Amino acid sequence: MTIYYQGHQKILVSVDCIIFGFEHNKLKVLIGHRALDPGKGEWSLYGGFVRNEESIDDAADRTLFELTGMRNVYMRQVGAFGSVNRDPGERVVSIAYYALINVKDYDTKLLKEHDVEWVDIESLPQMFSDHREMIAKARQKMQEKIRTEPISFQLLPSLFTLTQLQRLYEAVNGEEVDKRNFRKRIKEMDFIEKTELIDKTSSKRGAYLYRFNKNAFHEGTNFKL
Amino acid sequence: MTIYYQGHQKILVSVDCIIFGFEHNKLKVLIGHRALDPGKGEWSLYGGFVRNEESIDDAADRTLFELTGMRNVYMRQVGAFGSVNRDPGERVVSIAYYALINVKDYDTKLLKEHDVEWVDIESLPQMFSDHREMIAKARQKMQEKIRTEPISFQLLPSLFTLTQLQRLYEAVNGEEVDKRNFRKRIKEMDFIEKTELIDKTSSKRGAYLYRFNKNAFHEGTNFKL
DNA sequence: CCAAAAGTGTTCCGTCTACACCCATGG
DNA sequence: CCATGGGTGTAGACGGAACACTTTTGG
Repeated sequence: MTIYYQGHQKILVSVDCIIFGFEHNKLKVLIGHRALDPGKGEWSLYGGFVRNEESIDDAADRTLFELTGMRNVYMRQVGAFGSVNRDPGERVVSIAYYALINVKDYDTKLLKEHDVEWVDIESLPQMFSDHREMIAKARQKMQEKIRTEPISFQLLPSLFTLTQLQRLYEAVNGEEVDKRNFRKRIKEMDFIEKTELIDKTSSKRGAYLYRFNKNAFHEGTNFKL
Repeated sequence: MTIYYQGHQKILVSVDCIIFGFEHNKLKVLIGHRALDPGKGEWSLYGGFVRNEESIDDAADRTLFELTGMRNVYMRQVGAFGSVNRDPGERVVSIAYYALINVKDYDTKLLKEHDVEWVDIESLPQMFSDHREMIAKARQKMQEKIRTEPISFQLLPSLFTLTQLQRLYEAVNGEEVDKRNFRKRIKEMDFIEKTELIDKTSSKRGAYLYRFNKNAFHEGTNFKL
């Protein structure tokens, strides 16, 4: 079987996860400290090596599961990073993935257990290897995606207020938007449904809670924000 | 050195090149026949394995050079493809890159020498492994890019007519555009310069030749087509 | 002289943007 | 009773889309 490609060098292949969350009106990334030398203790993405019997997508899912205990999370590939010396330990080609999760779904015990923290994407520390580049590229891809596909709901609770949704867009795109114009656009999307429930945690008056109805959203529905 | 990551499986990593060209008003891809079993003779992208001492980008440049003899070609990563059984010979993770070249710069002798052909992207044959998916994704990425960055000139001779440029956009985007609206937009871009030269190969009257002045194009110039 | 491609402006419509005031309530 | 966030509509600017005729010249 392996005779076909004899003589070629094999390389360690890893996946690194850029896990986005939204909290206190800020876009955050879940990062921790590297457990191994070289670079032990440096800020780092959570990653893992790709095994022979799993696809790279499966490796990313498995790695995310190890860290968060979550499955069926929205994940997309960012790209492959393959400078020769990107990892000082050994040649490693790494494939970056970004994931969107609802911060509230993440068990706080796990934060300490894995020594990871939610860090504001606007104030990232220095990081191991090319991990900051990975985050920058992941953010850029996510920004493009969020303008044309309804992925924002992955970052919010299933019930959310319009202000929350607006703050999320503002955090992702890095600029404020007009409240009335924003709500006008939302109103035209019938897959964002107003409920009769009211959230009073963030104001005295209370704000209606909305939900995303993914059945009402048909692929091909046009979506622009 | 290698002690750090002991016990993890190494994998063959390859690059595959999607080489785009533009000819007879059609967007084309340069593909050939696979030289090795398994799959010998099937239509296939041109690729190569990544060596330990080169980055993945360098591997892609080298592979393109082997096939075309060209350097400094516009190339961008498409992404990593890593299903377990994507290659029936052995586990291979492949990173796809697309390249844009001017068909006229490609030596026709090399076509036969490497047994490759320019094939219309609208009528691709069945291909080895996931190569059609790679092409589809590459095309999609290239489409997005060509709308916001002046990369179309990579596919044309250094002097070109506005009709040629328009046909290129139409081929890439798969839909016709209005001639006057197109030319109006071009006129506003002062980095697309009209010369006094006239091309008479495609009409009796003759059409002015234009050139792309990359010095006049500053990063951050807004560009929309 | 005619077929075939080159070249050229204006109008209309829809979309995006800017903008300010009243409402409900808890403390 | 007031501070705080929630909720609502309109007018003007701008950009994109539709649209038809004249010019040149080789054969």
